[in-house]
Amino acid sequence: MPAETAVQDTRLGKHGLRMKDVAARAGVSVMTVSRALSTPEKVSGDTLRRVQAAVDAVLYVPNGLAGNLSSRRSKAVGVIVPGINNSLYSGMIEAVSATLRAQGYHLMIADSGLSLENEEKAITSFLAQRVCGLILHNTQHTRKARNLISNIGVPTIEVGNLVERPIDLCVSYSNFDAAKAMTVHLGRLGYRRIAFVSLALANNDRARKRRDGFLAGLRELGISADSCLSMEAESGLHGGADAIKRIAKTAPSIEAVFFSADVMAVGALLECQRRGWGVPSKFAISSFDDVDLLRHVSPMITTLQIPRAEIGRKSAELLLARVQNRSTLPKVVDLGFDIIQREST
Amino acid sequence: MPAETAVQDTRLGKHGLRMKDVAARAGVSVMTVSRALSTPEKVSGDTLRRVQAAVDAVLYVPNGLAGNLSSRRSKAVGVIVPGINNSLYSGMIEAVSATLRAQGYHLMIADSGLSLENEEKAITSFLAQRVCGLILHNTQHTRKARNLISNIGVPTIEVGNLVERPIDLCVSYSNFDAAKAMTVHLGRLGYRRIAFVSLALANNDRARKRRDGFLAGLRELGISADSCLSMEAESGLHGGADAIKRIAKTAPSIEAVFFSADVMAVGALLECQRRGWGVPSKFAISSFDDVDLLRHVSPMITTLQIPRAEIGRKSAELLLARVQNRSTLPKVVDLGFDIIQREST
DNA sequence: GCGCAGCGTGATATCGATAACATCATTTGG
DNA sequence: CCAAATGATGTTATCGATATCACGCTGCGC
Repeated sequence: MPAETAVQDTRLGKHGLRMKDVAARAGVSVMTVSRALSTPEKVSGDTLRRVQAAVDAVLYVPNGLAGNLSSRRSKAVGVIVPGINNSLYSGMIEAVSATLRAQGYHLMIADSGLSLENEEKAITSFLAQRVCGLILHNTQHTRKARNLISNIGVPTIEVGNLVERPIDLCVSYSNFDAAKAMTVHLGRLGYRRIAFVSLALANNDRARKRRDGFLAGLRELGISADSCLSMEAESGLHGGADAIKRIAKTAPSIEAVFFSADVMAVGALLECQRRGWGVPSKFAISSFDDVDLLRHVSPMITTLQIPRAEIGRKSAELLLARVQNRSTLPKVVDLGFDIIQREST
Repeated sequence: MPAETAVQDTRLGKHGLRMKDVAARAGVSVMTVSRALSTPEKVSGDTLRRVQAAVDAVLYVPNGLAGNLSSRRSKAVGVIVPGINNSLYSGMIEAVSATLRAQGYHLMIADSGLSLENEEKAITSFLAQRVCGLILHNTQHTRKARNLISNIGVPTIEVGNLVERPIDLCVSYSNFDAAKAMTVHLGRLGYRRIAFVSLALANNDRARKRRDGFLAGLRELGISADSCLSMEAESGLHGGADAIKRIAKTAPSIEAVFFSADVMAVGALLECQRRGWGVPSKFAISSFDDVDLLRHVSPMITTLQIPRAEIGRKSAELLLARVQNRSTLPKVVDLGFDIIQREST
């Protein structure tokens, strides 16, 4: 039932207060106003009060563009994620946001949609805005993107995968180790015919690392990959449901299914219930990343817990430490993971 | 299993390429470079090529701070939401992000956590960065926040609730109408004893409008509020489960429960199943906002569909139209909603 | 009593781009 | 054929802050 109401005057007030005006009002020079706002301890108590009164009286908001240009510093951090509407990323972003805000920094966000070209454009745009640092939720980049970053030398945190030679710093868990650990976990529980379901591997090094970890896990268990299965599925509940149907049709001897991303495992579980298949009796199901939901279905789903918020917090902290040039910093931080054994396996 | 690897040299390259350098390299003046980058049609084909070659050769990235300061324009939009890690908001943000990116604008995000003081701080910080526009997912603000915005006259879209006198423009659906419509819908299905469950009403005008809509719905149905119930619950699956337990204990005669936010309805459904209570036979359940999940549980849950992405897209479009000073714009846009009747009611 | 450090303040240059106007060559048209 | 229009480029002032250095005043030591 859309409806629109017309309006005549689209004009609002206009800009215009400069530090000069505040200075005149307070009877001091602009430098004194500048100091009062950014380094109040360098201004005498009396002047400080007069300046603040003037600022409040006219609702003065300093021009950060001019300030940043002049000081050649900025307090903006650019974050690039493959998708904003995805709790894996948005959970990290929220933690980044909180950490930055606590230190007076701003957050700029871009959504790359898993495209390296979009990432490069976003990086360029952030560098043009002279962000003081970058957080990239991706560890693959175009050649030009890497060159831009290292040419300009902007502090950068790569997130989402442990990488051996980061552009600058890296904060993550190991997708390989995590997927391998879960595979071995399933093997130890007695499952031998294990299927691995992931998102599309193209342009997604995280997904590939997980697949590699799965294969390494099989090797460690002494299971031949022939008796197992590795497949791709679409994201979302739908993708999981679809995957389990395909498995039942083409490889009914599979005993356990390891969903390596997203909420696919829940979709699969719901599909099993719809069809009256027991979990874990017909198919054991395990997941990757501890979304709230996994704990609230019945049976509760075994999963890997990834410290999303911790990754966001640590990334932001490390970035700010780097920006503020604090002593020696770790180049790669591995925040680990945990396997949470529940009822579905 | 955290582990850290030390690094000695925290220094990377340093900044330093100015338009001047590119100009020298291309053998032209800085103005020509500036034109080549922002209005290429004003530069002859030959010079344009030389400038582009120089830009590419040194990976020059123009300083947007300086450009914005000089031109007194910027292409950054500030968005403030109550929480980033919440698909209601992140769905909207994603649409905003896509629309802005398509037109070459940037996105700055702040998380107010439903606190008006935080919102005010974020607004101040965005204004200091001289954003060209604001999108506020909230229609309540501190007095100072309103004053700042109207003093400076920055284009602003309020989202999340239809408001009669917006600061500038408003894009939303009506929480009141939506909650009322769902209440009436339940009444028409034959339910008379209806419970309304919402998030905390404090500092949340959307939640209050929904409660008011619920009460108005009851009046329209001719149902006395005494036979019904209005309560608050925590967010998340947990909150819904908790709410249904409280209702069963204190008001077992309730026939239908309308969860007015979040994924609470799913939590409630799962809790009912855990206890063997039939849905909708013991409790009918309806929800607000069509999250994917509602369609994938069994029984599928009746809900209100809010055009989140549409709201984001329209907000961004309208904001850009306003920024670019296009003719007459609607002051309030109501994007409506739909009731989706499914199995749970 | 003099020199000198330290503090609060102000004057001026500067950050790196764009706006506005100036310049020169080339068309255009009556 | 010359005035005026057009197009490509350069010159200079400016955006609104901060950096840097200079200045006057106070207090302290010797």
